[in-house]
Amino acid sequence: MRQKDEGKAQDILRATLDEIQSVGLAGLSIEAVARRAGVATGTVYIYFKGKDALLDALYLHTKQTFAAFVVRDEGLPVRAAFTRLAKAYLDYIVEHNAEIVFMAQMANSPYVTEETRATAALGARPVALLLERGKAEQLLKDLDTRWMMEFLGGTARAMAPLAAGMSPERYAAFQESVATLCWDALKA
Amino acid sequence: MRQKDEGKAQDILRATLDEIQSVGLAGLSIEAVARRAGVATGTVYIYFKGKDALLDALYLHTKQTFAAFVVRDEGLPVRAAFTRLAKAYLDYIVEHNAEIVFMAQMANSPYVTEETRATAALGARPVALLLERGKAEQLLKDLDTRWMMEFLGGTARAMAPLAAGMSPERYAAFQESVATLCWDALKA
Amino acid sequence: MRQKDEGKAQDILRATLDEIQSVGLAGLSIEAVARRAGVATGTVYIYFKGKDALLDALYLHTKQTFAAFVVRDEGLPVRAAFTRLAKAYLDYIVEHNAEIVFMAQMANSPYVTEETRATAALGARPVALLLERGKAEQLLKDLDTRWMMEFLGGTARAMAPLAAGMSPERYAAFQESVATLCWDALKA
Amino acid sequence: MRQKDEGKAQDILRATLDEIQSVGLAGLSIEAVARRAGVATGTVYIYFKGKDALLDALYLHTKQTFAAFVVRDEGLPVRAAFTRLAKAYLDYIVEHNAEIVFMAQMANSPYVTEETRATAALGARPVALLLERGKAEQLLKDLDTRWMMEFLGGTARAMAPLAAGMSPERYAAFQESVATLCWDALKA
DNA sequence: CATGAATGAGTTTTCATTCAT
DNA sequence: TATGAATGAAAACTCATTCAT
Repeated sequence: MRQKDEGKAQDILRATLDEIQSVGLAGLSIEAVARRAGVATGTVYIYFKGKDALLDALYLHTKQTFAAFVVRDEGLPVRAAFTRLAKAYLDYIVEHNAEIVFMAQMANSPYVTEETRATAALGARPVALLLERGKAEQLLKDLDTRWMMEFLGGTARAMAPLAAGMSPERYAAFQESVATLCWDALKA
Repeated sequence: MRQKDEGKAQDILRATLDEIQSVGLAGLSIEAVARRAGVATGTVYIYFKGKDALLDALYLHTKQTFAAFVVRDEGLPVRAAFTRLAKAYLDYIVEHNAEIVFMAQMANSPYVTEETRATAALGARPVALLLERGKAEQLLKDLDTRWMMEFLGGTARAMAPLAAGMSPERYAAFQESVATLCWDALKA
Repeated sequence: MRQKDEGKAQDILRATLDEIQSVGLAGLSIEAVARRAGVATGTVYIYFKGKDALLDALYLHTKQTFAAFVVRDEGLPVRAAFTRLAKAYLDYIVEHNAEIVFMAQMANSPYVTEETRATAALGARPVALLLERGKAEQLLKDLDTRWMMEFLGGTARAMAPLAAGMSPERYAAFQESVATLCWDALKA
Repeated sequence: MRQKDEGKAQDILRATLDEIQSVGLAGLSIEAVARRAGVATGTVYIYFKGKDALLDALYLHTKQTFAAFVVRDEGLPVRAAFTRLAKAYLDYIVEHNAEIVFMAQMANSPYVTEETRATAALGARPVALLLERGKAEQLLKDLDTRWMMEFLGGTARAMAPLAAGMSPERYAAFQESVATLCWDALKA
């Protein structure tokens, strides 16, 4: 027998993501996902219990991949870590448009279970810690932490579409502007 | 369409909005919309050509209502107009959660026609003009205007959920913080 | 088929029986059978050509086991042999509920081949002979033999559920009642 | 609009019954039912929530129709009522083969809800009352009532197939034999 | 032989849309 | 116009069977 191949689950998740980007969450069909992933319809159901479970799993996976991409605790001083974080945010968002579109569509969908939402939230801990360090050092405004995190995510999401097609140089400058803008907004 | 009861078209639009908030765009069914609006399924088709047309119309309607709510050209100086604008954004988003969810879901959906997208964009002109005035007066950073608009919208959207359940006093303070934060971010 | 482990074929037949009792013939799936038998899905196909063949084999097996259980030609006089038979019927049915359920479900299903039906019928010969002996000796009513056999089977099947949970003593009395009842019904 | 037509629900129930008779419960498909009933697939779902609900409803309907057919309280003396009942049983079973096959298949299926089973059981009350009257008048053996009812049903079911193709005269005689047989079995 | 992942045809079920009333 | 039953195409999901290991 073929051993249950974790790579195949990945293929299916990837295909789901791409399919959503091209037809939207509302237009998503399992058959199209299977075709794109190069497997039979039934195979999707071997790896995921159903459409809901597939989307839930994809959400979690995406959130976690995102967290792994963005967070890197290098013991930098607050300002430097903050800038690094803001740039990483932007990098991710620019390079992973499909994921961003997906997360936006899912954010208010009833597909995501509470459990997944909770687990996904854990990935953001390091960001919260950084912000709290900044507040403790009186470098940042004394605002609610969740607050500031939403602000960073929202800003990055809002900015990313504008980076489309920029040359590397312009992009570097853009990235710098956004990081500064975020810092200016939150600094004490 | 719509000969008789203009209110009925409104009911259907409203019901669509509420339904999307509770089941998501992907879970939307015309029958559920009709039930929620208190009309028969077929009646929806008297007022709107089909599902796509309904969503397209709702998108346009929502965008325009939003623009009307937020924009008010009172000839204020830049800083005051900016603060007014930021607060109005927040007010709208807090009071119109269903609309926000809807717009987020539609943003990357193939439901909206190009024409509607273009028409909807017109509503944002006054905001662009304000920002350009700010740049001309060297009060604001010299950044791309579309850019800054995305930033304002993204920030407001990010902040709004945090206002849930606040007392009027706390909300006023919160609103002030957000307005300041936006200004700080964009000021020269 | 079956080279190696004859016991495995038995396990599969048994598992099929139990599965049908719990989910019905219509709800039967090979995967569930395999799981219950403790083998892999594919293994079922090593011992049986397919689902139909499995059910057909099970039907034959069940009928034959039943016949072997019930029939014992000990040269008893008619009345005694009759009573023994009636009691054995009841014993079988009470102890083999799953088999009874299965036979009932199969009776009007298109799963059983004509050949199997014919072979299965042979097992009932001794019962027919006993009844004919009774008629020849004018102890029993002169009714059609197939008739009387259906009557005995139907009665036993109808009575069996009532024996559930009886104490050994009550069960012995019950058995006696049923045997008498059958005899009274058929006696000349 | 077409008014929801109770006749259509009847058509669907009838079609289900016929379909089961020809392909068995395990081979039943909603599409085939719809085709046989002369409606679209989706229409079945207007009248019945799903396959399970359809079968459950059919079971109840069949049981109740059966009870209405068989039971007729005419204040006859026990023996006469008993004979009438036995003959009616047989008539029903002979004329409603599809229903009998269906009830046999359903008896041990997990399709029938407990509620339906309970409701269906009510239809048999009059039969129980007759038997109890017979016991009170010492005409019948003092056996458990449920017991005797199972016996009558089981016997009739067992006998009915034998009546297939009989001439009216032979059938009348057959009916008489069965009634006598039942009475002999249960009489004190 | 044994396994169980993979297949894809077939089934159930949903739902946008139509249409008789 | 308004209704909601009816339609049927499309989607979700199941499962008998195959086959690489």
